Amino acid sequence: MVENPIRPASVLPEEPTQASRFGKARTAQSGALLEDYVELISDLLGTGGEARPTDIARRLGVAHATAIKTIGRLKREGLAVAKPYRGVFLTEVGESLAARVRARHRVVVDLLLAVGVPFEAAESDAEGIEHHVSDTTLAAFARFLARGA
Amino acid sequence: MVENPIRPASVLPEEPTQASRFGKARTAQSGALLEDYVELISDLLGTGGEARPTDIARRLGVAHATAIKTIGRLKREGLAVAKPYRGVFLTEVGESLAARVRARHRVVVDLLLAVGVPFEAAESDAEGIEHHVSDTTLAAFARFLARGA
DNA sequence: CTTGTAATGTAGCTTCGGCTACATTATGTG
DNA sequence: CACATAATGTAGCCGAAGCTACATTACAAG
Repeated sequence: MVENPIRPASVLPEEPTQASRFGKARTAQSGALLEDYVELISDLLGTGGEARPTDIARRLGVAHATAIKTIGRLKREGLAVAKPYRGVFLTEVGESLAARVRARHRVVVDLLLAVGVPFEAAESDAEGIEHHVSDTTLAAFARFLARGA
Repeated sequence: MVENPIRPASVLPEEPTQASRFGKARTAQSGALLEDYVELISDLLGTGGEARPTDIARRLGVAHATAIKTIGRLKREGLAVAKPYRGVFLTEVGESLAARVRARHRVVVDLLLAVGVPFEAAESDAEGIEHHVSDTTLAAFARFLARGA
C-alpha cells in the first residue's frame, strides 16, 4: 500500500480534488487482485477443500504460472503462507481481509438487487464494483438495505 | 482491446462461470484508463479550453510523461488525434465514447446519491465504480432513478 | 519399484501505467 | 531579436500481471 509521494504540481487553489479522486480509484485497483485471491482461497479452504494453485488459476481464469506468481505476492504481503507442493493457507491478516471482502461483496450484490439489477448482472458487476466501494459508501448501502428490508 | 469498451454483455448463458466473471472485471479495468482520458479531454475541450498534455497530467495526478505516453495509446486506438505541440483532440469515436462515459458517470453518481451515499463519497467512488457497470446494470439504475424521482 | 501423468515451480518475454532525467520547441518579455 | 521559462517530447527504468515453454516433484498404477 505504498503511496506515491505527493508532489505539489501546482500552487494554484485549483482542484487537487479531481486528481486525488482519480488517483484513489487507480490505487484501489492495486489491492483488488489481492482481495480476489484472498477471498477465493478462503472460499476454497472453507468449503471442504484445499487451495491449490491450479484450482485458484482455473477459478480466476488465468494460467497457473500467473497464479503462483501472485501467491508469491500474497506471501510477501503477509496475507498467505504456502510450502512448496503444499496448498496455500491464509494468515490471520489474510483471513480477516477475506471476511471483510466477503461481507462487502454481499452488501454490494444485495444493493444492486435492491435497486432492480438482474441477478446475473448483479453478481457479475459486483465483482468489479466492490473494490471501489469505500467504507462510507458501504455504510450507506447497508443503511439503505436496512430501511428497505 | 478493443473498440467498444461499453457494449452489451454477452448473451451466452453459461460457461466457466466464475472465471469469466473475474475475467470480465479484470478486462473492464483495462479500458478504464482510456475512458478517463477521453472523458477528461472532452471536458477540457468542451469547457472553453484546449486539452494540453500538461493539463491532462495535472488533472489526473500523473507525470506529464505518463500522460503523453497514454495519449499515444489513445491515438493508436483511434480515439484521439494530436499534432506535436498542438493540443489533443478526439475523433468521432472518441467523442461518442466520451459522451457515453459521461452519461454513465452521471447515472452512477445519481444512483449513489439516491441510496444515501454522501456527495463527496459518491463522486469519489463513482470514479472507480463506473467502469464496472454493465449496460444491464446501468439500465436498472436508470429505471430506479426514474421511479424514485 | 518403475513410470506416466498431473500438479508445481521456474524462466523469460510482453504490455501497461507509472516515474525521473534529459532534450527540444514555443512563447512571451525585455 | 534574444533569452528565460514553460510546455512538450524522448529515453530508460520499475513493478505488476499476464502468457508460453520448459523443468521438477508427487503420486497413483502397474
